[in-house]
Amino acid sequence: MTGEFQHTLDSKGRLSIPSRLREELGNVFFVTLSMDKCLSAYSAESWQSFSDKVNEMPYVKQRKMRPLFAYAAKCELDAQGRILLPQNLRDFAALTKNVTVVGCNNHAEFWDSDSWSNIYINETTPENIAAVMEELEF
Amino acid sequence: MTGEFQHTLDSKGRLSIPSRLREELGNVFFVTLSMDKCLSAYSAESWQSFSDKVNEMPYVKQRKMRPLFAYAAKCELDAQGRILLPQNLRDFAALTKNVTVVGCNNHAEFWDSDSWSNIYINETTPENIAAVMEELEF
DNA sequence: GACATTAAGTGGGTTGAAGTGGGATGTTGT
DNA sequence: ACAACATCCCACTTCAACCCACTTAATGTC
Repeated sequence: MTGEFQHTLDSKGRLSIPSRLREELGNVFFVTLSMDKCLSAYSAESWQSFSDKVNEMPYVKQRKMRPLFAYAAKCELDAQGRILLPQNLRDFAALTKNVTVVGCNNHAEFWDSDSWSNIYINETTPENIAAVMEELEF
Repeated sequence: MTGEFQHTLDSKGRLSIPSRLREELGNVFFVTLSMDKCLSAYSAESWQSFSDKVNEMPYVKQRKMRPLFAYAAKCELDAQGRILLPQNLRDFAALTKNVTVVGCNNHAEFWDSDSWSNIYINETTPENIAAVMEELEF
């Protein structure tokens, strides 16, 4: 998944998914919190493999995964290509109106547009890009 | 199972099950105590496989499982999608009025809302999330 | 390039399901 | 027989799912 899209959260908490990402995310996918102040969306398929992996862990480790599942929402696109984001997820990522949807290879991220601008500016430096390229031998 | 739901226990000790979890739990499922101060609900299917596993254990180990079975209640949804929680289970988890139902991958948990808030705040730190993500290579 | 056509994104009204409360009836146990 | 409790039934409220409409962007055609 690639690209950066500027969308808006409506008064009912709905977010339309960029058409470019719909094919890869599928009609039903999972949204949960991220280690950054944003949300991550995973296709049903990759969520399943994640969930399988957790099931094979010892119980004590599984407990640590709880927040991830507690926050996770199974989202289904409506006829207009939108999902309803639960309140707790919106709160976590401080999403109010302007949302930036970002394609991140194997998942998508939902950012408050202002938060995203800051991250993005800091990360998009020539030095940073160079470091990434180097690491990938790209 | 995923998601966090805010429900209320009524004066008769009934708890309505979030519709999102009903499909996965089924019409009849099992509720018992957890290692935390909460209750765990398992689908009939996964309860069966658990029970089978216990049956294959040596008797000395089986004895340790006794409380789990003693407390366990077979619950059936009424026409409104609720179950009746036995008094001893309510007492164990200190459920009075506000209950938070949490989807935990292979089971659901019933928490007193206040207790949950505490757990939840402590577990949902960026470091914790990062550690979890790392472990899962997600 | 100008225009027509389609798709994408946004907003809002309507309806039915989900969640909640409580009365009436039935069952159990002492 | 009676109390305590479970089950069934009905009523109410709220919100998510569904539907329709409009605007803007993308695409195609002449």
